[in-house]
Amino acid sequence: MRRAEGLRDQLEQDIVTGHFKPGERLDEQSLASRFGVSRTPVREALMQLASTGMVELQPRRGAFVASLGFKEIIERFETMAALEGMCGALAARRITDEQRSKLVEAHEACVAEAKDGASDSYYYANERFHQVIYEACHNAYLAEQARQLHTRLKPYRRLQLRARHRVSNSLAEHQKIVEAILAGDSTKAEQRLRDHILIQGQRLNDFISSFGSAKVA
Amino acid sequence: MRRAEGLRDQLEQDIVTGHFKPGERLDEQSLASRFGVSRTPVREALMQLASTGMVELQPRRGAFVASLGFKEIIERFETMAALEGMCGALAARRITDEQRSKLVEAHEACVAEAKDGASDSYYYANERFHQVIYEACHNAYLAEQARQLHTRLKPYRRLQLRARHRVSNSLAEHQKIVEAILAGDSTKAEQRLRDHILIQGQRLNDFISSFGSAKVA
DNA sequence: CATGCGGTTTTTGTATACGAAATCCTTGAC
DNA sequence: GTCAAGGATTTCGTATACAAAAACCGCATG
Repeated sequence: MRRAEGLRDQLEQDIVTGHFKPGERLDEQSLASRFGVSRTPVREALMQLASTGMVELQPRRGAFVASLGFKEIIERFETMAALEGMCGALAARRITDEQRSKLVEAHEACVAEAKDGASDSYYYANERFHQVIYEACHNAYLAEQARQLHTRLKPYRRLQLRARHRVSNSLAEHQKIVEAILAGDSTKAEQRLRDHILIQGQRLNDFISSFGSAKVA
Repeated sequence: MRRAEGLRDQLEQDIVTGHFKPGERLDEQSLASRFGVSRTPVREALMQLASTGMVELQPRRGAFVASLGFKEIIERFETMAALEGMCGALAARRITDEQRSKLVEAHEACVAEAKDGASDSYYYANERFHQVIYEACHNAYLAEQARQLHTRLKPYRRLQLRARHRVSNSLAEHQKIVEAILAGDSTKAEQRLRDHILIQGQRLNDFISSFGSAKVA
């Protein structure tokens, strides 16, 4: 057997898609037989996922799909706001001509998807939009950190998109972000990108509160 | 044998203190016998260190002490500036009375150590100063991310402290940061803390340039 | 003298084995 | 009927074994 790397991605996918639910226990032996490998590579994959916060490892107890409480989710949105804000600030100063085109294209794709009303397809266009900004900041490490949090918060982002008028408001925010970056205004780009993320946390808060539960996705 | 957790910290210490030098290859078998354990816990420790960026794992090639080039170091300082800036902004709004006292104490300890002229002891006081701010931001996740980068950049921070007038300038920056946080001015706190970090990158740049080498510590 | 090739050796990645800790389940006492 | 104690069982953490890939080395060759 020669494939521990893929194991991690497979498990991550199963968690993000909800195949394994938050709080669920991940038995090493079960996963091993499920993937046709021994426990060793499974343990390695679990440890990697633990380092990204996807699973929680309790010593001598086992691995559990991390279920973030409301507080933990907000904390991550705040952290992401800091990272994305810096991405925006740097992107405004460093974006290349080619990336300018990509940014506009990605934004227009978001507008197009939003018209169709399907929040899922909007989500993917939105994801691409942020990826372009990550690239444009020309800081591979910062981009990677932002990307990781982005992935980790994926289930919660999708949730808040269903709040009333959230998509149209999100689009308006994107518009202002694009303008700031293209104008090379790093201060405005940072402020707007940061607020864009923090607002998502706020809307998620509203969304969760309206159902009276802190454990979601 | 029942101690894989400690292995990670021991290895980390050996890397930060320079016992294992950047670029050096870390043989699993050697480490195993060195610590009196088998390869399994060593591999787990190496993977954990890889997730924090302390070591680089090349598939089928082995583990190497990560040697950051100049570009990679600057990238991390920029990312850290984003995280610390957010820490400062949040701390200005959320710091408790007890933490206010701690902050002032930590700052005064820095002043005291700076008088003695020993940049090493100043470094530790400086470390504590930042730890207090991490706590005061009341965001455990953000604090942990900042702490990790802080540890990772430790060797480079120490280096730039030796630049001319760096310690006294650093102190002046701390003073302004404390004032902003105590005044509850999140905007100023963020700006000053961010600049404080970015300046470190700049000074490190100067320091490295004056020796004509991009690989340090 | 540099260089490419083949075999040997080292080292990683995975599988399996084993001891220890935690959980579960039975059983007995109150 | 409830609850606690003790052993059986499960599962984690580590050690060891083995297969495969890469590094190493000597030798021959241009």
